[in-house]
Amino acid sequence: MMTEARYIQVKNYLLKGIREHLWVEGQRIASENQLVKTCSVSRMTARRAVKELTAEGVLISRQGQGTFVASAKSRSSVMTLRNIADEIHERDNIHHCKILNLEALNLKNSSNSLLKTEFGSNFLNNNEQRVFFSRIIHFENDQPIQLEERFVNPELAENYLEQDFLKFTPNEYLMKVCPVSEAEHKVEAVMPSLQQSNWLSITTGQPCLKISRTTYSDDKVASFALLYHPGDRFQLGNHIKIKEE
Amino acid sequence: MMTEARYIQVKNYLLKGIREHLWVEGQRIASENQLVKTCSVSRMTARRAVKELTAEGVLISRQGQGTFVASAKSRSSVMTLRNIADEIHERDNIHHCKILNLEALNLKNSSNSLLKTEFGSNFLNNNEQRVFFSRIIHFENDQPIQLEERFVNPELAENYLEQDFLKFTPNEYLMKVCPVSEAEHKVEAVMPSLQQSNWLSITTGQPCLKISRTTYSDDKVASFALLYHPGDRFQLGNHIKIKEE
DNA sequence: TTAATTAACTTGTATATACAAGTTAATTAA
DNA sequence: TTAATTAACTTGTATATACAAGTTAATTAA
Repeated sequence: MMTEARYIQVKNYLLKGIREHLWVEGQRIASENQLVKTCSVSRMTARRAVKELTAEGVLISRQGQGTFVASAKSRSSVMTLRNIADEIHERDNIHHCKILNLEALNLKNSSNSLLKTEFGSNFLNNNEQRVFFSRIIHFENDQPIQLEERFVNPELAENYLEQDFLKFTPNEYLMKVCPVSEAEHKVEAVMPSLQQSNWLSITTGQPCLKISRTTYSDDKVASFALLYHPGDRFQLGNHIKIKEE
Repeated sequence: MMTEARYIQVKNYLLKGIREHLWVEGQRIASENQLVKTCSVSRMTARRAVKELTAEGVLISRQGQGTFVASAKSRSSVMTLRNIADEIHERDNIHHCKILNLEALNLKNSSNSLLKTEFGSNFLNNNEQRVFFSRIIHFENDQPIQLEERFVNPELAENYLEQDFLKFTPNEYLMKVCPVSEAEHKVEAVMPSLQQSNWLSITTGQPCLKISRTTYSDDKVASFALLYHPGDRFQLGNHIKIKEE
């Protein structure tokens, strides 16, 4: 067996110490200079081990004070949200979509209060009264799998309405033209409206998994999307390695 | 204004280059030694900038070949899954729970095929025929918010049945006794059974958000949990900063 | 012509060193 | 006694240097 890199050895030394309660939650661990001595490595190597464990959420470093064992709750696991087209292709299935709407909405006339709170006063400048809107159904092998209702800030993607979304998804286009700096997600179980049931070919009584996603670019709302998925045909999911040892 | 650290300056130089299509998706960026020259920093500083951007999913490094701009899809966003008790406390509400079941199940006699595939032949050794089971309802201010059905590997948490889950949640206990190395999640929208509707006080016709979570410890299944939430009372969600610039 | 070697690159690991910047507790001066 | 200073720690940033290990293309030998 190959010997592990020394910074990995230091990481394992620290993880073992935490596992065996040598250091417990919230407590200060050995300082970098102490690790230099006990592990016989340079400070930069000890530091690398500590730094990677802080990146993994196991430790927390505070300048001037020391490095501490993070609380278990801050080690909570994460879940990746992916592009629907990528997901479908990864299952070796065929993705295509149908465009129901692609237009500019007038915010002044709009009765959609949700939309106003998302974009309204805070993010659009006063001259801009429009918001772009698209409604697309995504299919996996001819079965509808996602209804995508998307509102787009015209200031950040001025040519949105001219795009051909049969070639690439709105998500892919927006990733290109306005790099996302922040995102906000909400996942819910809801009952679809009659209209939505028809679009998604949902059996009566079946629920929907609804994902609401707001993306920000330069502190402005770039896009606000509502993604509906038939409950009996779609599941969010993934496998995550929490930390390597 | 304070001047930024030099490794931040190099990161910004790289991000700007990507934003302005100096380097596009999949293309090789300047090598570390080239960055040393153009940015007038040491290789370790250039390397730090590159390393942080690979950790953020913006770049991908390949030993011997170079560093490349990651594809937009691999920059997909993540979502944090949290402990229900922490979530409730953070909303300044009161969490309590009701224990419906806490027992050992015999796998031989069990008719639950799902359970067998989760734990069955692969993970439990041949002598162990039991699996621990708990069914708990979590309340937020006296309103049921989660039904937790959990199956636990007796080899990894032998004292599970003796714990007082009115004091801490099963999740908190398991985090302590067997550190999780990997986790697998599935999120679905489902209709609750009549029994589940009663337990969670769900209005007829309302769906459930169901989270299935399998955790691994040392390549063994530590726990398999089914978490049901009333659709009209619960939403998964969070706000995530994708990268700082 | 073909296969093996070599040279020139790339990123990865590791060390020694230096100083900046923040925190804490002991010491010193008013 | 109280306030200010200092010393001793901590993590954070930055450099120069060395060699390991992997990749690629040019060179060399069969």
